[in-house]
Amino acid sequence: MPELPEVESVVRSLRPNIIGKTISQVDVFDSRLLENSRLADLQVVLVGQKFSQIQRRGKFILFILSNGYQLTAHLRMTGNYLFYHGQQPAGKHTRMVISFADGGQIHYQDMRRFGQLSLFSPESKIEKLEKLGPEPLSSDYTPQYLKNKIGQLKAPIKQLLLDQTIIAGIGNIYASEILFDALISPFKPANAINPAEYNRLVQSTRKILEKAILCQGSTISDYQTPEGKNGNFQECFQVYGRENEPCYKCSQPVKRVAQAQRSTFYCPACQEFTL
DNA sequence: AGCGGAACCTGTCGGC
DNA sequence: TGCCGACAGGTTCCGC
Repeated sequence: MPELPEVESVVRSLRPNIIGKTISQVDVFDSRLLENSRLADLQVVLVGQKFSQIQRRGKFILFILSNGYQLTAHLRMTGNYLFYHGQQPAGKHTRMVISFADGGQIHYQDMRRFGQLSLFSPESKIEKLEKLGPEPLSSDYTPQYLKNKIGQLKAPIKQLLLDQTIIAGIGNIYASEILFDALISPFKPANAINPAEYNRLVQSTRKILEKAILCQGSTISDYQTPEGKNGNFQECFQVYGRENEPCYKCSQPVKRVAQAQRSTFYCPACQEFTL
């Protein structure tokens, strides 16, 4: 489910519902969720406090507490946070429930159990956040930055777009969509990308991600916003999931190939591989 | 340094 | 109907 637009949608939707509310109870049903703490510690830190801020960094959700502690949450493949105004029974895949004094609840559900939650004290250095590259929608993400960062590398551009230390937040769906929009072959080595292409890559990244956020992300199978609504950006996919269907630009069939063990969708004609 | 492959889990879908 | 393999929005680790 979760690339930058989906995580951003979760954060925006949770924010007005939980900021400033007092946490009354924390229940965890799968200890694998907790990466660096035990349930008892989590309860001691959270209960009686409030969430003062919720932010996104890359694909991480940052819950900031009124006592200065921080939770970092990663949804991995199937994690999701749902908000309920009242009590709700835990479902089959519910791994954690946070209850508020006013009766509301957050349910974290995660079918595949890959998602993680970490607890950090106020002074902690959070290395996994510090390793992340710039936000693609920030002014730090420029053609010049990209060229400096990857212009010497010969790895295919598709793989580099998925590297969170280069750019934070792009995943498998949006990498294919961005490269199609930029008319760049997913196989092109970064060191063969010319200045005009770096410009297009940055423009297309912003365009696709901003549009996907407006659509509240993409729902393929299980992603929903915390209010239980589906995203809509899947209706705007140009290539992802469209193997053998006609390209919207040139009518040639869209192709799917495995790249670094992930599916890449592209139009061989519009994104011709040239050096 | 960098690459491919496996691992972590569970569910769904298509083919035989 | 049933079994089996492939595949799924992500990341990390291991060996070459």
